[in-house]
Amino acid sequence: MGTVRKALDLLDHFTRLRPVIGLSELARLSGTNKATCFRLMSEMQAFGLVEQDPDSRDYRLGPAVLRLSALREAAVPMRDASRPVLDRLSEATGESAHSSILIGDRLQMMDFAYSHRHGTRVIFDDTDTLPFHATSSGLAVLAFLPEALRDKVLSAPLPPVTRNTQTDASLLRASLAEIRRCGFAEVDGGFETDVTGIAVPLFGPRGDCLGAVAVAAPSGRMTPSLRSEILAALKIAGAEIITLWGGALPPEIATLWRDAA
Amino acid sequence: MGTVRKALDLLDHFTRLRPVIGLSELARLSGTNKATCFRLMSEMQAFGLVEQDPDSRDYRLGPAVLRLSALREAAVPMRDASRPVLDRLSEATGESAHSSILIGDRLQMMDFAYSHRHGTRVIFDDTDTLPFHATSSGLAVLAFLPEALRDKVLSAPLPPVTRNTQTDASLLRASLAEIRRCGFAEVDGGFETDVTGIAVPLFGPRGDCLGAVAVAAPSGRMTPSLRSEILAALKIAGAEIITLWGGALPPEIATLWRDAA
DNA sequence: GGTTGTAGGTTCATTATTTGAACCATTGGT
DNA sequence: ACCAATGGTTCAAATAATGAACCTACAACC
Repeated sequence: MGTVRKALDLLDHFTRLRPVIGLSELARLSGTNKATCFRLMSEMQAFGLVEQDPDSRDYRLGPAVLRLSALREAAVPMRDASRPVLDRLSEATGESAHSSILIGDRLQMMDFAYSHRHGTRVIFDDTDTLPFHATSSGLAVLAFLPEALRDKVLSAPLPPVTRNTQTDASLLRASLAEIRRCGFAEVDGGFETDVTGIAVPLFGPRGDCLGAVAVAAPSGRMTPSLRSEILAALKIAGAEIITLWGGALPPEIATLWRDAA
Repeated sequence: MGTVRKALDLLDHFTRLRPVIGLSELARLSGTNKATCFRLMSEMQAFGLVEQDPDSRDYRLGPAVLRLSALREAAVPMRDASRPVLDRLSEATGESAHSSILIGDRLQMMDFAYSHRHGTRVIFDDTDTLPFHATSSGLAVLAFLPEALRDKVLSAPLPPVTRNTQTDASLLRASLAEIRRCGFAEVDGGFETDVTGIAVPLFGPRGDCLGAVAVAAPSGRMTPSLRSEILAALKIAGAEIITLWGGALPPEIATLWRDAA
């Protein structure tokens, strides 16, 4: 494997739950030699991609990522563009909304918005990766991914997240076919118990699936009327975000969304 | 030079004015071989640090930088922590405020806030690097940097930005000594004509200078009374941000700021 | 319609960098 | 005083990076 990729992969060990990592620990976590790990981190440190706590000498992500993200948003305003749509979506439905994007072969939470209508609401963590098989966003994206990538995801282990997580690949394939038929995905309690998520896929300029936008509500509140309300709002929000991203809604999806609305 | 650093340095060619770059152009800009450039970009692309426009095949920064910056802010909330302080600072002074951080040996604009009091205001671009010798923030930071780094900056070329930019290293050294004496920096028209900036340095946990916070106003509005108003507000804002960052204000600076207020 | 110049991408022998076991120097707990 | 960690360093051996030349595709231009 290339050295650059090896270095960047070290960054994946920094998570919200483990934001700082010492040299030895990082070498252990990543399975790299301590000397190698040190050299790679030193190079990334010189660029500012990581930095060291001056006292503990532990590593953490560096200030350069802020600079890069400002530049990325200036060039391709995905997060900033979708934020107001998310705000309106959560406002309209009274529930929590969030968007996610595909990075390589992982689905990453990008942004979220909460409504103040209810005392209870679903809370998100924007730094976590969403498992494809356990979330409505994951299924919505998976359904419209190229065959090869879908097979790759479905042939990998599908660990259960809750007691309700669907882990049977062939049943998942059936769900995906259904999602392609109706243009949205719904998962009840697959990621968190008593939380129902409904998601629609988002598409890029060439009709390729880039991510999803979803609404999550406590399952107890999910009446048929709320459900159809959420669906209608989601399809509008989805179309808006796709437009803002310069994307193209595939004709068959456009038909599905129009007919149901 | 290490391969990782070489790859990361390619990212520096993406700016707000040149957000997308083709392979050949990037190879030319960076002075790397086209094959090398391609391989490095491919590795970064696999991580999501850069991506290609599906049509033009041009490269641009990728979605992974968003994920990383969300993680960084979750671990070390610098931008999010300073934002409300900046808002109050621009509100209190009626002028534009901004913060910047040191990344390696460069000073990077981090965030900014505008006031609505006046019809004209100074506008910032949060993706650009601030030249040390031409900006108040730059001088404020430079004055409190370790000797070695200061010498490195001052011995490098000091290109004029405007007709008023100070480019004489020994005169700059005199200014820096004065800044260390009074605890703040002021530059009139060194970065943009008819814009006066006033800045105070920001310090980290061990009293090391991490960046600066500054207020910029049209020179025409800069009366003695506004100037002292800005200074007072800046010292308060500086102290607040330093506290939020878990930093320690060096005793001599604390004295300077207290006495002048 | 061919010519020219450019683009993105690939190849493969040469070359230089990366690698990792063993090694220091410090630190903190017992 | 000791032991077991830590972050960091060394240097011969192994591996990955390198770059000139090449390929294909496309657009501009006589």
